Amino acid sequence: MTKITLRQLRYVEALARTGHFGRAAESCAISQPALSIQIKELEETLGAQLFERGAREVRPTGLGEAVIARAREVLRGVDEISEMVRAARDTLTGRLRVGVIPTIAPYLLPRLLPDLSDRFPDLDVQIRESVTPRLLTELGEGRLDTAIVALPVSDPALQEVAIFEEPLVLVEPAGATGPAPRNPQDLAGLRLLLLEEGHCFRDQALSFCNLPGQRPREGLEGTSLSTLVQMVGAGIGVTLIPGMAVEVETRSADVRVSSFDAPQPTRTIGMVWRKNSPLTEQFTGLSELVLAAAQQDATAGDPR
Amino acid sequence: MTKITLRQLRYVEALARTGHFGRAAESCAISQPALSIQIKELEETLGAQLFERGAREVRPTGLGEAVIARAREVLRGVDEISEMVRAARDTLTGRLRVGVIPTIAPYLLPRLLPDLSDRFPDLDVQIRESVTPRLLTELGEGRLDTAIVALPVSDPALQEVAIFEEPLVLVEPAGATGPAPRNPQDLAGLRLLLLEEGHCFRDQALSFCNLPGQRPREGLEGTSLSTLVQMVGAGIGVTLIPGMAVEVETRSADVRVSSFDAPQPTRTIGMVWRKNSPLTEQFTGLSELVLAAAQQDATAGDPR
DNA sequence: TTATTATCATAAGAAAAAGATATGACGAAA
DNA sequence: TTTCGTCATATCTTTTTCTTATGATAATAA
Repeated sequence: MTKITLRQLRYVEALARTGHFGRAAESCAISQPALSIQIKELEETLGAQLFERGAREVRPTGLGEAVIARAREVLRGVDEISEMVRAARDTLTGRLRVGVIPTIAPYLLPRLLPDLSDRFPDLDVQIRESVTPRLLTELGEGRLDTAIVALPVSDPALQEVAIFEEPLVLVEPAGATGPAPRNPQDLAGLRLLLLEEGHCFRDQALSFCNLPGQRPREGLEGTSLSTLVQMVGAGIGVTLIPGMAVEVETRSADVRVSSFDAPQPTRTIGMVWRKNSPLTEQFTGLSELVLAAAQQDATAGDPR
Repeated sequence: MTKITLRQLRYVEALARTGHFGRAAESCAISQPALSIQIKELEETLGAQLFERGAREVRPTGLGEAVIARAREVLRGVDEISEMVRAARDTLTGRLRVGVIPTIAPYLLPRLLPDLSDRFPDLDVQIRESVTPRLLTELGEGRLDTAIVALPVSDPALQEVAIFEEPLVLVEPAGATGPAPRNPQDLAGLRLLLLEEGHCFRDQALSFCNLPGQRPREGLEGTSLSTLVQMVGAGIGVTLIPGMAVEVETRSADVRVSSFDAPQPTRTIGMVWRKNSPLTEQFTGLSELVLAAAQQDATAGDPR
């Protein structure tokens, strides 16, 4: 038993519409015999006659009417596939699963998400907030489409683009005496508060402090930047936070914020996605949106 | 721009289901390159990538997911066409438009219709009651599927089957004096009531009476057999009615019914449909149902 | 690292499907 | 009856689809 083809359904539709083999063929831009044969073949595969051929006119049978109605639905469905794709081709549509690390998410997303739904109204953005290794795993497994993280990630299967350089700034208790520290060496002897293990920002902060070789005193750990800043406000120690976090986190805390002398410590914020993702172009566009969102915050940093 | 084919959608579905070109091809009983090419061609005609090819796995893109969902709907629709046809092939389904002449309809249909909906539960029977010429016109125009009429109709485009022979019986006022008429000659001098022009039964009655050459007295005309019998009951004259009508029409009228000597006058009841109708087989079966319904009435007549 | 394996893409020729032109059959209209 | 309109059939050509063989690439194993 041969299979029904869309071509046959298109011809059936034309024949139903025109009621005339010749004109139906013309409307399909083929010869009349070609159409006759396709109709006949469909009737044979179905095992039932769809049209009653009179000398004067061609009429669908009762069953034919039902088939034609169905065929029209099917053809419309196929057209909709084309339309759907055309509509979605250059714009992001459907579901976009974005991973963001915790030291970026609370500061970037409030600015990014409105822009995003403004630019792509039909986009259903799903945010996954987690530490870099987990995000990369999920990205690799296809459970995320892209992620906003600190670079580099150095995964050969992933494409990464840098978006901007974000400075690390120092947070001290408001009542700190003396001049603000201007470089890593000045941190010696201060109690440095860090995020707990797993956060890349912890490593970045540590690596800045470790630069001159002197290890900071064993610090307390916090689960979020917010917690760290609150701890600083309570006079427990000092901490480093990324520029973007300053505005939000120091608003309600009694702390002093200061930046370092050049070479300023920074981290590189960027986006990653699977190299074989077909959305490369859209992701690149998306990264510009991220930059724009970041730059709404003057303290965020400089584009790369 | 080439056109989307069902084949492509079937392959897309298989690829989505298996997540593997090789296994998808196997499930479609083709080679892997054949499937690869069809997928590629669909992606090209759509102008968008539907699957992300990893070395390890094949994943639908976001857009691909949407297309696959649609494709499944389309394929299901096509399957439903097959199922629909298969279900309808040997049984009558959908709408059946039946024409019946007025001198049959009121007596046959009350018996036929229950049998019919019993036998074909999904059949939507539409009855058109009219005189033979109009029924034949509508049949020719495709506005009726079949008609139950008195034969012959002698239309070369129509197929006719005789179902049964129905006797014509005489209806006299109940108080009629003397013996009942036994043959056409006995009708001479009686006032014969006839249906109005257009009814074939009028012509049949007339032709019976005319046989011996003597013309019946100019009779009054009635619009229905029911009217005629009532008129007879009122003593206005006599009339002929078909056997099937006896039970219904003489129940509430004060009349005497008698049949004629052999050769009894009869009319042939049969079915007609367009010769090129694909439902010939079903109509033949239907004619048996008509016969069965007619025979429930003992006075109806004999099968042909 | 290097070899191996798994997997998808590409190429070239073979098979199948679809199309065109020419022609036949048949009923309707003249 | 002849002619015309219409759909079916036949034959050949073109296009599409398929298969087999082979190449490229990345993950896995040695």
